Amino acid sequence: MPATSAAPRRRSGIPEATVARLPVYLRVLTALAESGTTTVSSDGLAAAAGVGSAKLRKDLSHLGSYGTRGVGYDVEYLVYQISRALGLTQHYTVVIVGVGNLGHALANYAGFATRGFQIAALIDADHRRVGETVNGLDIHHLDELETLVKEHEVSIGVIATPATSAQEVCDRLVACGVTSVLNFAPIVLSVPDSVDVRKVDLSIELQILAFHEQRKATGALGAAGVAVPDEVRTVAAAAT
Amino acid sequence: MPATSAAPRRRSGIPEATVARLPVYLRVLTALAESGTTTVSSDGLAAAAGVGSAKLRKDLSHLGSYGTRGVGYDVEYLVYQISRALGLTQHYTVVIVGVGNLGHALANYAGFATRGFQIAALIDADHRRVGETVNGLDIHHLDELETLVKEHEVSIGVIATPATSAQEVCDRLVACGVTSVLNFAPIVLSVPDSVDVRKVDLSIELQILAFHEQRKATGALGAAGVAVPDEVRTVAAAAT
DNA sequence: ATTTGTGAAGGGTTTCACAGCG
DNA sequence: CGCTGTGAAACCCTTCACAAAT
Repeated sequence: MPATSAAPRRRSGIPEATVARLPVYLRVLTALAESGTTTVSSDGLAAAAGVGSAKLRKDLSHLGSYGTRGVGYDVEYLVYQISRALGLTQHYTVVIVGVGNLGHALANYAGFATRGFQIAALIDADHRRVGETVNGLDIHHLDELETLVKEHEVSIGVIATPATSAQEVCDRLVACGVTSVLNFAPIVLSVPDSVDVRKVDLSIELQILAFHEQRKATGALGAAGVAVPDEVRTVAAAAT
Repeated sequence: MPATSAAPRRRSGIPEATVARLPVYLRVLTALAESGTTTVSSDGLAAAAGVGSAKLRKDLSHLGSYGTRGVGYDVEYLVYQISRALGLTQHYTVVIVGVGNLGHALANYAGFATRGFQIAALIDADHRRVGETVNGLDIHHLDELETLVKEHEVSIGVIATPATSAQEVCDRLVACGVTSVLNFAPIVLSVPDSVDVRKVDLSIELQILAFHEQRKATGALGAAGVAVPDEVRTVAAAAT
């Protein structure tokens, strides 16, 4: 439907919410491809991805018209188109800073390599760990951070340090040109607007779950005063 | 120091987006309290939490009117109110299934205990790990999952297994009454509507960052013509 | 007959800007 | 005067429902 008769004009106007779901579709599609499926309908793909089919179609429509009416989507072709939309046709170099348990888990995670993310280096502040090898990767000392980032043209920094060092590490990453940061430390990082930060925060997720647990619990005990978070405890206690 | 004389009548209509931010405010407020700050304005708190002050005020307004005009918020009181809204005044029991590197990291994470989340058990499928201790917690075998969940009245299950076992573990958790699941395995879990699932997915986060990296790159370098997706190249070439 | 792609409607979230209160 | 709390406007996202395509 572009006004121009020529190319589809896919200017990057993909909504954030859609971008966040594309990796899920990609994963499901990859699994389908491996199981030998060549074609999938929006209903089928949506079910496997855990979203509604209308939403899925809307999402895909932002990339272009890659389905066939009456048939569905070609799995392999969709994989390619989503990969391209996400920028996965290029590859990205990553450093992981902080090689504790979490850092180890990340270094061993296969999902890095399988989507064009290459771990350039593991970095830790503890001299005793320097020289160790995790998953075939050498651990370097924090002093070398700047050198390593520039040498390998790192574009994504993963912070898996304790909260106390996270901001400093982040500052150093940003100072030597890293423009995307994935933060596992439980702290709000401050960065210039030009830098993207995403956070993964166990504690926050648990607290969100707690909120919903609470709602279920208060709703569940049925008969009288339903779902009042405040003084329900009094009522509940009295009822016991 | 309740402001109003009567009960504020907080109907549980807190928007999801707000719920997701409350834990961040809580963390910042806790840090402020520890540093001796007793009062904070919406501007100050918003800056520390990395959001706009209007958004912060809207968020807090959903809990009630706990600020003082012309002054700001009492740090300690706000901590309490947010904790209560999130349901953190009760405490929750958690099992962690899968004690690999990630499971170890989770078991060692201090953030569990500090907000009323108690780890009831670590569970692994590998008999060789059973009997080991991590952070003072015994590792039990997967066979005991149902027993442990019921015995400790577990309400939140954390899945840190490989993707291949995640759905099965999830089914078993749900079957014995767990109603909230935090999933670290790179797979879409299917559960009944009554169960809440939140996922933490490294690979997805990286891909979202990749998308934005790509956008920055294509915008930034004009002439060099490196790594430009598709027909943008035509435009770039024409512009040169 | 089946399934996509999409206007239009509906809901939710953010931002604005200011009234209201301390 | 300063800062909160909030209607109203703007924006974004989801859902609906159907025309268009094969």
